[in-house]
Amino acid sequence: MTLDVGAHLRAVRQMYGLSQRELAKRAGVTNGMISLIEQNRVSPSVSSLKKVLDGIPMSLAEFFTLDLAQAPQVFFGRDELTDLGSDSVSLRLVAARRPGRAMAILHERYAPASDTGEEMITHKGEEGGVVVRGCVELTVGAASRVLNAGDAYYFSSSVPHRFRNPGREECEIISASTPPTF
Amino acid sequence: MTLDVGAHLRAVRQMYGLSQRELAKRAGVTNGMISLIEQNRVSPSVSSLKKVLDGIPMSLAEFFTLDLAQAPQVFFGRDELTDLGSDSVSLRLVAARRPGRAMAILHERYAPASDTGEEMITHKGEEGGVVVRGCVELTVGAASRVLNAGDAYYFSSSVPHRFRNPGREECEIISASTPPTF
DNA sequence: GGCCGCTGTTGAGGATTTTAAACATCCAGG
DNA sequence: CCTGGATGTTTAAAATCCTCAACAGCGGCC
Repeated sequence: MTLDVGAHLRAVRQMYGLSQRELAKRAGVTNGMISLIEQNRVSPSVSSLKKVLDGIPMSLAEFFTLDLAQAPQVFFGRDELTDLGSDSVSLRLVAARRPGRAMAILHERYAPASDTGEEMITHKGEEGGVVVRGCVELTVGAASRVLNAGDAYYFSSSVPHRFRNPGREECEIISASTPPTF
Repeated sequence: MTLDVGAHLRAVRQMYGLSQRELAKRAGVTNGMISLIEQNRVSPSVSSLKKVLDGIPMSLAEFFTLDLAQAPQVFFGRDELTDLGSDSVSLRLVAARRPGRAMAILHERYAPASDTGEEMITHKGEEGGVVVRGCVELTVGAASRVLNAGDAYYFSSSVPHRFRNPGREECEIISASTPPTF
Protein backbone atom coordinates (compact mmCIF):
# COMPACT_ATOMS: atom_id res chain seq x y z
CA MET A 1 0.00 0.00 0.00
CA THR A 2 2.97 2.27 0.49
CA LEU A 3 3.43 4.12 -2.75
CA ASP A 4 7.06 4.62 -3.60
CA VAL A 5 6.80 8.20 -4.81
CA GLY A 6 10.38 8.33 -6.05
CA ALA A 7 10.33 5.17 -8.11
CA HIS A 8 6.87 6.05 -9.30
CA LEU A 9 7.92 9.47 -10.52
CA ARG A 10 10.93 8.00 -12.25
CA ALA A 11 8.79 5.42 -14.01
CA VAL A 12 6.33 8.06 -15.12
CA ARG A 13 9.05 10.40 -16.32
CA GLN A 14 10.77 7.69 -18.34
CA MET A 15 7.45 6.58 -19.71
CA TYR A 16 7.17 10.03 -21.22
CA GLY A 17 10.73 9.89 -22.50
CA LEU A 18 11.90 12.86 -20.46
CA SER A 19 15.30 13.39 -18.84
CA GLN A 20 15.55 14.87 -15.37
CA ARG A 21 16.84 18.12 -16.81
CA GLU A 22 14.20 18.32 -19.50
CA LEU A 23 11.41 17.71 -17.05
CA ALA A 24 12.96 20.14 -14.60
CA LYS A 25 13.05 22.81 -17.27
CA ARG A 26 9.41 22.32 -18.19
CA ALA A 27 8.35 22.21 -14.58
CA GLY A 28 10.40 25.21 -13.51
CA VAL A 29 12.39 23.36 -10.88
CA THR A 30 15.97 22.12 -10.67
CA ASN A 31 17.17 18.80 -12.00
CA GLY A 32 18.81 18.08 -8.67
CA MET A 33 15.49 18.23 -6.94
CA ILE A 34 14.03 15.64 -9.28
CA SER A 35 17.03 13.45 -8.67
CA LEU A 36 16.59 13.66 -4.91
CA ILE A 37 12.89 12.97 -5.13
CA GLU A 38 13.39 9.93 -7.33
CA GLN A 39 15.90 8.52 -4.87
CA ASN A 40 13.45 9.11 -2.02
CA ARG A 41 16.07 11.17 -0.27
CA VAL A 42 13.41 13.82 0.21
CA SER A 43 9.64 13.78 0.26
CA PRO A 44 8.52 16.66 -1.94
CA SER A 45 5.89 19.12 -0.85
CA VAL A 46 2.61 18.73 -2.62
CA SER A 47 3.14 22.04 -4.37
CA SER A 48 6.54 20.92 -5.59
CA LEU A 49 5.25 17.60 -6.81
CA LYS A 50 2.46 19.41 -8.57
CA LYS A 51 4.94 21.69 -10.34
CA VAL A 52 6.92 18.67 -11.46
CA LEU A 53 3.83 16.85 -12.69
CA ASP A 54 2.66 19.96 -14.51
CA GLY A 55 5.74 19.61 -16.64
CA ILE A 56 4.72 16.18 -17.88
CA PRO A 57 1.78 17.06 -17.76
CA MET A 58 -0.11 14.92 -15.29
CA SER A 59 -2.49 15.68 -12.45
CA LEU A 60 -1.88 14.70 -8.86
CA ALA A 61 -4.94 12.49 -9.00
CA GLU A 62 -3.61 10.70 -12.05
CA PHE A 63 -0.23 10.29 -10.46
CA PHE A 64 -1.55 8.66 -7.33
CA THR A 65 -4.12 6.51 -9.06
CA LEU A 66 -1.87 5.45 -11.90
CA ASP A 67 -0.25 2.95 -9.63
CA LEU A 68 -3.37 0.83 -9.38
CA ALA A 69 -4.52 1.17 -12.96
CA GLN A 70 -1.11 0.72 -14.41
CA ALA A 71 0.97 -1.95 -12.77
CA PRO A 72 -0.27 -4.97 -14.64
CA GLN A 73 -0.23 -7.96 -12.35
CA VAL A 74 0.97 -10.98 -14.29
CA PHE A 75 0.87 -13.82 -11.78
CA PHE A 76 -1.98 -14.51 -9.40
CA GLY A 77 -1.50 -16.95 -6.55
CA ARG A 78 -4.25 -19.37 -5.67
CA ASP A 79 -5.51 -16.99 -3.03
CA GLU A 80 -5.49 -13.98 -5.30
CA LEU A 81 -8.52 -15.02 -7.31
CA THR A 82 -11.89 -13.44 -6.78
CA ASP A 83 -14.46 -16.03 -5.97
CA LEU A 84 -17.87 -15.32 -7.47
CA GLY A 85 -19.27 -18.76 -6.92
CA SER A 86 -22.22 -20.00 -4.96
CA ASP A 87 -22.22 -23.17 -2.90
CA SER A 88 -22.82 -25.61 -5.71
CA VAL A 89 -21.00 -23.88 -8.54
CA SER A 90 -17.59 -22.34 -8.06
CA LEU A 91 -16.80 -19.33 -10.21
CA ARG A 92 -13.45 -17.75 -9.54
CA LEU A 93 -12.79 -14.56 -11.41
CA VAL A 94 -9.26 -13.69 -12.47
CA ALA A 95 -8.16 -10.06 -12.54
CA ALA A 96 -11.52 -8.88 -11.38
CA ARG A 97 -10.03 -5.60 -10.30
CA ARG A 98 -8.84 -4.88 -13.75
CA PRO A 99 -11.26 -2.48 -15.42
CA GLY A 100 -12.05 -2.74 -19.08
CA ARG A 101 -11.17 -6.34 -19.41
CA ALA A 102 -11.64 -7.61 -22.91
CA MET A 103 -11.83 -11.36 -22.58
CA ALA A 104 -13.74 -14.40 -21.44
CA ILE A 105 -12.23 -17.39 -19.67
CA LEU A 106 -12.09 -20.76 -21.49
CA HIS A 107 -10.88 -24.31 -20.91
CA GLU A 108 -7.65 -25.94 -22.21
CA ARG A 109 -5.56 -29.04 -21.73
CA TYR A 110 -1.85 -29.67 -22.30
CA ALA A 111 -0.46 -33.17 -22.87
CA PRO A 112 2.70 -34.11 -20.89
CA ALA A 113 5.87 -32.46 -22.23
CA SER A 114 3.94 -30.48 -24.81
CA ASP A 115 4.34 -26.77 -25.48
CA THR A 116 3.12 -23.99 -27.74
CA GLY A 117 6.19 -24.31 -29.99
CA GLU A 118 9.74 -23.18 -30.04
CA GLU A 119 8.85 -19.64 -31.10
CA MET A 120 7.50 -17.16 -28.64
CA ILE A 121 3.92 -16.15 -29.40
CA THR A 122 2.98 -12.53 -29.99
CA HIS A 123 -0.44 -11.22 -30.98
CA LYS A 124 -2.94 -8.54 -30.17
CA GLY A 125 -5.23 -8.56 -27.20
CA GLU A 126 -4.93 -10.10 -23.75
CA GLU A 127 -5.09 -13.55 -22.28
CA GLY A 128 -5.29 -15.18 -18.89
CA GLY A 129 -6.26 -18.39 -17.20
CA VAL A 130 -6.11 -20.82 -14.33
CA VAL A 131 -4.24 -24.08 -13.95
CA VAL A 132 -6.75 -26.72 -12.91
CA ARG A 133 -4.62 -29.84 -12.89
CA GLY A 134 -0.96 -30.61 -13.46
CA CYS A 135 1.50 -27.79 -13.97
CA VAL A 136 2.68 -25.49 -16.73
CA GLU A 137 5.75 -23.34 -17.25
CA LEU A 138 4.68 -19.95 -18.53
CA THR A 139 7.15 -17.47 -19.94
CA VAL A 140 5.99 -13.88 -20.45
CA GLY A 141 8.68 -11.51 -21.65
CA ALA A 142 11.64 -11.87 -19.34
CA ALA A 143 9.56 -13.39 -16.56
CA SER A 144 9.06 -17.12 -16.25
CA ARG A 145 7.34 -19.23 -13.66
CA VAL A 146 5.93 -22.66 -13.14
CA LEU A 147 2.27 -22.50 -12.24
CA ASN A 148 0.66 -25.34 -10.35
CA ALA A 149 -2.96 -26.24 -9.83
CA GLY A 150 -4.81 -23.25 -8.38
CA ASP A 151 -2.38 -20.64 -9.70
CA ALA A 152 -3.33 -18.29 -12.52
CA TYR A 153 -1.98 -15.79 -15.03
CA TYR A 154 -3.02 -12.65 -16.89
CA PHE A 155 -0.94 -10.67 -19.38
CA SER A 156 -0.99 -8.67 -22.58
CA SER A 157 -0.60 -10.98 -25.57
CA SER A 158 1.65 -8.48 -27.30
CA VAL A 159 4.39 -9.52 -24.90
CA PRO A 160 6.14 -12.61 -26.33
CA HIS A 161 4.97 -15.67 -24.42
CA ARG A 162 5.08 -19.43 -24.39
CA PHE A 163 3.43 -22.33 -22.57
CA ARG A 164 5.15 -25.59 -21.74
CA ASN A 165 4.05 -28.57 -19.70
CA PRO A 166 7.19 -29.79 -17.88
CA GLY A 167 5.45 -32.60 -16.05
CA ARG A 168 4.43 -36.17 -16.84
CA GLU A 169 0.82 -35.46 -16.11
CA GLU A 170 -1.75 -33.84 -18.37
CA CYS A 171 -2.20 -30.15 -17.60
CA GLU A 172 -5.66 -28.64 -17.45
CA ILE A 173 -6.15 -24.90 -17.72
CA ILE A 174 -9.08 -22.58 -17.75
CA SER A 175 -7.81 -20.04 -20.23
CA ALA A 176 -9.06 -17.09 -22.21
CA SER A 177 -8.70 -15.23 -25.48
CA THR A 178 -9.43 -11.78 -26.67
CA PRO A 179 -11.47 -10.07 -28.04
CA PRO A 180 -14.27 -11.43 -25.82
CA THR A 181 -16.26 -13.53 -28.22
CA PHE A 182 -17.92 -15.38 -25.34
CA MET B 1 -8.34 21.94 -11.97
CA THR B 2 -6.19 23.56 -9.31
CA LEU B 3 -6.93 21.55 -6.22
CA ASP B 4 -7.07 23.62 -3.06
CA VAL B 5 -5.30 21.14 -0.82
CA GLY B 6 -6.01 23.06 2.36
CA ALA B 7 -9.73 23.50 1.86
CA HIS B 8 -9.95 19.98 0.57
CA LEU B 9 -8.28 18.51 3.62
CA ARG B 10 -10.52 20.55 5.87
CA ALA B 11 -13.62 19.35 4.07
CA VAL B 12 -12.50 15.75 4.24
CA ARG B 13 -11.56 16.00 7.90
CA GLN B 14 -14.91 17.55 8.83
CA MET B 15 -16.72 14.98 6.74
CA TYR B 16 -15.24 12.38 9.06
CA GLY B 17 -16.20 14.41 12.12
CA LEU B 18 -12.64 14.89 13.33
CA SER B 19 -11.09 17.92 15.04
CA GLN B 20 -7.63 19.08 14.08
CA ARG B 21 -6.22 17.77 17.34
CA GLU B 22 -7.97 14.44 17.08
CA LEU B 23 -6.75 13.87 13.56
CA ALA B 24 -3.28 15.06 14.51
CA LYS B 25 -3.19 12.56 17.34
CA ARG B 26 -4.22 9.69 15.10
CA ALA B 27 -1.80 10.72 12.39
CA GLY B 28 1.11 11.31 14.75
CA VAL B 29 1.60 14.95 13.77
CA THR B 30 0.87 18.25 15.46
CA ASN B 31 -2.43 20.06 15.35
CA GLY B 32 -0.62 23.21 14.31
CA MET B 33 0.62 21.58 11.18
CA ILE B 34 -2.89 20.61 10.18
CA SER B 35 -4.02 24.14 10.84
CA LEU B 36 -1.28 25.56 8.62
CA ILE B 37 -2.00 23.09 5.85
CA GLU B 38 -5.71 23.84 5.92
CA GLN B 39 -4.99 27.56 5.64
CA ASN B 40 -2.65 26.89 2.73
CA ARG B 41 0.09 28.66 4.60
CA VAL B 42 2.32 25.71 3.82
CA SER B 43 2.23 23.03 1.18
CA PRO B 44 2.81 19.77 3.02
CA SER B 45 5.35 17.27 1.87
CA VAL B 46 3.86 14.17 0.37
CA SER B 47 5.06 12.13 3.32
CA SER B 48 3.40 14.51 5.74
CA LEU B 49 0.15 14.54 3.85
CA LYS B 50 0.24 10.77 3.75
CA LYS B 51 0.70 10.61 7.52
CA VAL B 52 -2.26 12.93 7.98
CA LEU B 53 -4.45 10.93 5.61
CA ASP B 54 -3.43 7.70 7.33
CA GLY B 55 -5.14 9.06 10.41
CA ILE B 56 -8.49 9.33 8.67
CA PRO B 57 -7.79 6.84 7.01
CA MET B 58 -7.68 7.73 3.32
CA SER B 59 -5.20 7.04 0.57
CA LEU B 60 -3.44 9.75 -1.39
CA ALA B 61 -5.16 8.48 -4.51
CA GLU B 62 -8.57 8.82 -2.89
CA PHE B 63 -7.74 12.26 -1.59
CA PHE B 64 -6.74 13.65 -4.95
CA THR B 65 -9.51 11.84 -6.78
CA LEU B 66 -12.30 12.90 -4.47
CA ASP B 67 -14.33 15.62 -6.08
CA LEU B 68 -16.31 17.56 -3.54
CA ALA B 69 -17.59 20.00 -6.12
CA GLN B 70 -19.92 17.51 -7.70
CA ALA B 71 -23.52 17.90 -6.64
CA PRO B 72 -24.26 15.13 -4.18
CA GLN B 73 -27.06 12.87 -5.30
CA VAL B 74 -29.85 12.76 -2.73
CA PHE B 75 -32.37 10.24 -4.00
CA PHE B 76 -31.53 6.87 -5.45
CA GLY B 77 -34.24 4.99 -7.30
CA ARG B 78 -34.57 1.25 -6.93
CA ASP B 79 -32.57 0.78 -10.09
CA GLU B 80 -29.86 3.23 -9.06
CA LEU B 81 -28.40 0.98 -6.41
CA THR B 82 -25.22 -0.93 -7.06
CA ASP B 83 -25.99 -4.59 -6.79
CA LEU B 84 -23.20 -6.64 -5.28
CA GLY B 85 -25.25 -9.74 -4.72
CA SER B 86 -25.07 -13.25 -6.08
CA ASP B 87 -28.09 -15.36 -7.07
CA SER B 88 -29.19 -16.41 -3.63
CA VAL B 89 -28.09 -13.39 -1.63
CA SER B 90 -28.78 -9.86 -2.81
CA LEU B 91 -26.36 -7.13 -1.76
CA ARG B 92 -27.17 -3.70 -3.06
CA LEU B 93 -24.75 -0.89 -2.36
CA VAL B 94 -25.96 2.67 -1.87
CA ALA B 95 -23.89 5.61 -3.08
CA ALA B 96 -21.12 3.36 -4.22
CA ARG B 97 -19.73 6.07 -6.45
CA ARG B 98 -19.27 8.37 -3.53
CA PRO B 99 -15.69 8.09 -2.30
CA GLY B 100 -14.72 8.83 1.26
CA ARG B 101 -18.03 7.85 2.74
CA ALA B 102 -17.84 7.77 6.47
CA MET B 103 -20.79 5.77 7.66
CA ALA B 104 -22.22 2.36 8.32
CA ILE B 105 -25.74 1.25 7.40
CA LEU B 106 -28.14 0.25 10.20
CA HIS B 107 -31.69 -1.07 10.60
CA GLU B 108 -34.77 0.96 11.58
CA ARG B 109 -38.53 0.59 11.71
CA TYR B 110 -41.27 3.20 11.63
CA ALA B 111 -44.72 2.49 13.02
CA PRO B 112 -47.71 3.59 10.87
CA ALA B 113 -48.22 7.39 10.84
CA SER B 114 -45.13 8.01 12.93
CA ASP B 115 -42.45 10.60 12.22
CA THR B 116 -39.27 12.04 13.64
CA GLY B 117 -41.11 15.02 15.12
CA GLU B 118 -42.45 18.35 14.03
CA GLU B 119 -39.02 19.98 14.02
CA MET B 120 -36.66 19.43 11.17
CA ILE B 121 -33.50 17.59 12.24
CA THR B 122 -30.08 19.11 11.73
CA HIS B 123 -26.79 17.65 12.87
CA LYS B 124 -23.29 17.00 11.71
CA GLY B 125 -22.33 14.21 9.36
CA GLU B 126 -24.24 12.29 6.75
CA GLU B 127 -26.94 9.68 6.67
CA GLY B 128 -28.49 7.33 4.18
CA GLY B 129 -30.52 4.18 3.93
CA VAL B 130 -32.87 1.88 2.12
CA VAL B 131 -36.59 1.34 2.55
CA VAL B 132 -37.14 -2.37 3.06
CA ARG B 133 -40.87 -2.50 3.65
CA GLY B 134 -43.67 0.00 3.65
CA CYS B 135 -43.07 3.57 2.60
CA VAL B 136 -41.68 6.79 4.10
CA GLU B 137 -41.91 10.46 3.22
CA LEU B 138 -38.47 12.00 3.43
CA THR B 139 -37.94 15.74 3.38
CA VAL B 140 -34.42 17.05 2.87
CA GLY B 141 -34.17 20.82 2.68
CA ALA B 142 -36.64 21.97 0.08
CA ALA B 143 -36.88 18.55 -1.54
CA SER B 144 -39.45 15.98 -0.45
CA ARG B 145 -40.34 12.57 -1.77
CA VAL B 146 -42.13 9.41 -0.80
CA LEU B 147 -39.80 6.46 -0.93
CA ASN B 148 -41.22 2.98 -1.35
CA ALA B 149 -39.69 -0.38 -0.75
CA GLY B 150 -36.46 -0.69 -2.72
CA ASP B 151 -35.82 3.04 -2.92
CA ALA B 152 -33.01 4.68 -0.99
CA TYR B 153 -31.58 8.00 0.16
CA TYR B 154 -28.31 9.66 0.97
CA PHE B 155 -27.76 13.25 2.14
CA SER B 156 -25.76 15.52 4.40
CA SER B 157 -27.32 15.67 7.84
CA SER B 158 -26.58 19.38 8.14
CA VAL B 159 -29.46 19.95 5.74
CA PRO B 160 -32.69 20.05 7.80
CA HIS B 161 -34.56 16.81 7.32
CA ARG B 162 -37.50 14.78 8.55
CA PHE B 163 -38.91 11.28 8.22
CA ARG B 164 -42.63 10.45 8.20
CA ASN B 165 -44.48 7.23 7.57
CA PRO B 166 -47.67 8.21 5.68
CA GLY B 167 -48.95 4.65 5.33
CA ARG B 168 -50.90 2.23 7.51
CA GLU B 169 -48.17 -0.34 7.37
CA GLU B 170 -45.00 -0.49 9.41
CA CYS B 171 -42.01 0.91 7.55
CA GLU B 172 -38.69 -0.86 7.64
CA ILE B 173 -35.48 0.93 6.69
CA ILE B 174 -31.83 0.08 6.58
CA SER B 175 -30.38 3.39 7.68
CA ALA B 176 -27.08 4.89 8.71
CA SER B 177 -25.47 7.60 10.79
CA THR B 178 -22.16 9.38 10.80
CA PRO B 179 -19.45 9.46 12.03
CA PRO B 180 -19.28 5.70 11.66
CA THR B 181 -19.61 4.64 15.27
CA PHE B 182 -20.80 1.18 14.24
C1' DG C 1 -18.46 35.15 37.30
C1' DG C 2 -14.98 31.77 36.76
C1' DC C 3 -13.38 27.54 35.38
C1' DC C 4 -12.96 23.67 32.34
C1' DG C 5 -12.48 21.50 28.02
C1' DC C 6 -12.85 22.01 23.59
C1' DT C 7 -11.98 24.44 19.24
C1' DG C 8 -8.56 26.64 15.67
C1' DT C 9 -4.55 30.04 15.24
C1' DT C 10 0.07 31.87 15.79
C1' DG C 11 5.39 32.76 16.62
C1' DA C 12 10.18 31.11 17.29
C1' DG C 13 13.27 27.75 16.19
C1' DG C 14 14.85 23.23 14.69
C1' DA C 15 14.25 19.97 10.80
C1' DT C 16 13.54 19.22 6.09
C1' DT C 17 13.17 20.56 1.42
C1' DT C 18 14.97 23.13 -2.63
C1' DT C 19 18.33 25.65 -5.14
C1' DA C 20 22.57 26.53 -7.53
C1' DA C 21 26.58 24.78 -8.99
C1' DA C 22 29.99 21.44 -9.22
C1' DC C 23 30.99 16.46 -9.92
C1' DA C 24 30.94 11.91 -12.09
C1' DT C 25 29.69 8.82 -16.14
C1' DC C 26 28.79 7.44 -20.37
C1' DC C 27 28.75 7.67 -25.41
C1' DA C 28 29.45 9.75 -30.13
C1' DG C 29 32.63 12.11 -33.26
C1' DG C 30 36.66 14.46 -34.58
C1' DC D 1 42.88 10.16 -27.19
C1' DC D 2 39.83 13.68 -25.78
C1' DT D 3 36.37 16.89 -26.36
C1' DG D 4 31.42 18.00 -26.33
C1' DG D 5 27.06 17.08 -24.79
C1' DA D 6 24.12 14.26 -22.75
C1' DT D 7 22.92 11.74 -18.56
C1' DG D 8 22.12 11.32 -13.16
C1' DT D 9 24.36 12.51 -8.52
C1' DT D 10 26.02 15.22 -4.79
C1' DT D 11 27.04 19.30 -1.70
C1' DA D 12 26.48 23.81 1.10
C1' DA D 13 23.38 27.56 1.45
C1' DA D 14 18.72 29.46 1.10
C1' DA D 15 13.94 28.68 1.52
C1' DT D 16 10.26 26.21 3.33
C1' DC D 17 8.04 23.00 6.32
C1' DC D 18 7.07 21.21 10.91
C1' DT D 19 7.02 21.14 16.02
C1' DC D 20 6.41 22.99 20.46
C1' DA D 21 4.23 25.92 23.20
C1' DA D 22 1.52 29.70 24.00
C1' DC D 23 -2.63 32.30 22.72
C1' DA D 24 -7.55 33.53 21.77
C1' DG D 25 -12.27 32.24 21.28
C1' DC D 26 -16.47 29.55 22.19
C1' DG D 27 -19.92 27.00 24.96
C1' DG D 28 -21.32 24.34 29.03
C1' DC D 29 -21.51 23.86 33.89
C1' DC D 30 -20.93 24.71 38.93
